[in-house]
Amino acid sequence: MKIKLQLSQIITNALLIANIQADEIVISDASKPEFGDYQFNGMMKLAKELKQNPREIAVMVCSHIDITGMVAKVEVAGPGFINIWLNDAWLATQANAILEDKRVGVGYVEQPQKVVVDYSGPNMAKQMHVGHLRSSIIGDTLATLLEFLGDEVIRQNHIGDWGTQFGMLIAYLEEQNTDGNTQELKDLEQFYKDAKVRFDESEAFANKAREYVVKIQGGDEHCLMLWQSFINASLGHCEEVYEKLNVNLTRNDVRAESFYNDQLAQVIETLKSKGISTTSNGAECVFIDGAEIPIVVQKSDGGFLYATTDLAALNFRDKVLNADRICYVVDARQAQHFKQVFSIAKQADMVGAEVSLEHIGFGTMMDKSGKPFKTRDGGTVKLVELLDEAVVRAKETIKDRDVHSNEELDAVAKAIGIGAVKYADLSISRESNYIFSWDKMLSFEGNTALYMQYAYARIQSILRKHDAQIFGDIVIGDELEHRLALMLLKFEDTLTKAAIEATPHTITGYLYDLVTLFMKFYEQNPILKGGIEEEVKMSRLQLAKLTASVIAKGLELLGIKVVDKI
RNA sequence: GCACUCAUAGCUCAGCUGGAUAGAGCAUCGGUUUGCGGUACCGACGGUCGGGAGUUCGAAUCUCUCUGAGUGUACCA
Repeated sequence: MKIKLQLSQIITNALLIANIQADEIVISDASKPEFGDYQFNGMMKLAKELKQNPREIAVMVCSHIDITGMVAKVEVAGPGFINIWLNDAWLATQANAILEDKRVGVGYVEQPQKVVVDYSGPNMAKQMHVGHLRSSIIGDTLATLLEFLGDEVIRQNHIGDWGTQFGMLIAYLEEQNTDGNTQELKDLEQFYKDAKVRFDESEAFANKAREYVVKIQGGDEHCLMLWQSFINASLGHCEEVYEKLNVNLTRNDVRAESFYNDQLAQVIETLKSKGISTTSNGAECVFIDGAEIPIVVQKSDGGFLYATTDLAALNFRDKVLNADRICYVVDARQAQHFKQVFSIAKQADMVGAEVSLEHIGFGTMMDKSGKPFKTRDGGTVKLVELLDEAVVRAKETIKDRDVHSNEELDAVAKAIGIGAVKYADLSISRESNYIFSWDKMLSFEGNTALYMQYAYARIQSILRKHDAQIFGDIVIGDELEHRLALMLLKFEDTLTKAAIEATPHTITGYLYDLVTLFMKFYEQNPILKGGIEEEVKMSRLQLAKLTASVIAKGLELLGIKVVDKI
């Protein structure tokens, strides 16, 4: 339900009748319940342009607003705010219409786009660590959300599978004589360290490693085979993490760095021929505007850099994938890099002018003391271990709550533990750094996954207890029911905002408001207690059921599961 | 040095394409016909929105400046 769009049309019509021209009508949520459901604040600005008294023309415009359907009443307040109340019957009708809808009333975008979402991007030489967490889950949520709203999404996992360290790794792999799936590769971090030790202690090994780098780049079959088996094994580890995290990335989404190898020379050619790059100190560089420091696209030894690969990828995404929008879900510290690369790509026409290039940056994960998140001895925290710990901790918090079989307990702990980690991350505005806290994320209180999951389970419990068919319509009987029905219908507007701005925390904030409101409603409006009229009871059951559906759908978009019992 | 980001309640955070008396959660204190799942709900306390100046009917939000913190700064990704 696109409520704001409909309201802006209603206001536009009123302005037309009043013979006032306005380009964009922005409807806001009312800042307080006393001010109605929505408000239109644009009259002051319009009045200024018309050089008229804002209150007077607001009153005049109000008299033209259609109050026969959606809108129940309007009111002019303060210097010229127009406050809008929606009609109870209209809300009830809309809510009833989506009771059986799998999309809980969410429509599709009017103009679907082809969107590339580049996220996760682990390095194949290393085990996935907490640094990959945010990219993976924010990116996955964005991809899922856009897809749900009707865009065509192309996921791209730009894995780091190329570079000098791979010579060392495959030389070591060969020496260990593993096929890439054995114990030796279980812990990539350790494998890398061992290889490094070997590299430092043996001159012969070091030479071989260097030789192998040249050989892979030259297309040597033996070395490429070793490299491929290493990449496969490493990717296998990533897939385990994706599985645990409930992140939808498959091998089909992998478009590795190495994929662009044969396009890099062309990138340089293009830049040269268009006069965008110049040679400086032996390296091929692009000087942007007044910046003193250039972007090096080709080293003096002929090698390419990550800016070159990113340009090739941008070119590919525009010219081959035909993307309308390209989103890079990458650490905020790379803002400058993307700004430069985007600018070069547009200038060189590697990406059409109309394509939207967006760096979806995010902040760093911190520990309690506000320093980057590390293990006690200062190492990086492995993602697998973090997720396993989350499940163990989740189990601890719920084990005495309800009767569960061991299997149920495991499933519930998994849903709650993983959900807690993801929700904690997604609920913070993505550009700021965030402080990681087990206690906070696994709390039943506040804006946490568990609070949402608990609310869902509570509603399921009510429905189980009712244990009969629910028939009849939602009828709005009081202020709380009015607000709850409206909140449920606001789901689409919320998702739209989150999709445009690429802000998952918009969704968590909404879910939290919804659940808080439901708890209030539930506290004040008994559902199954004695003495409730059948019609009222059914209406409240429907509201409860619909609330559960929206919670479940919202969490599903975030890649978080719900459970019937906690 | 230059560039970018951030600064909101004791703590963790919303709000930022200018709108009405700046909102939550935690913590603290108090309350709720023994409760349809009370790990809930209600209330109280708590703010010079880092300082200062400007733009205007109106600024946490836009501009400038200062302070403090962080990040990035040509052949790593």
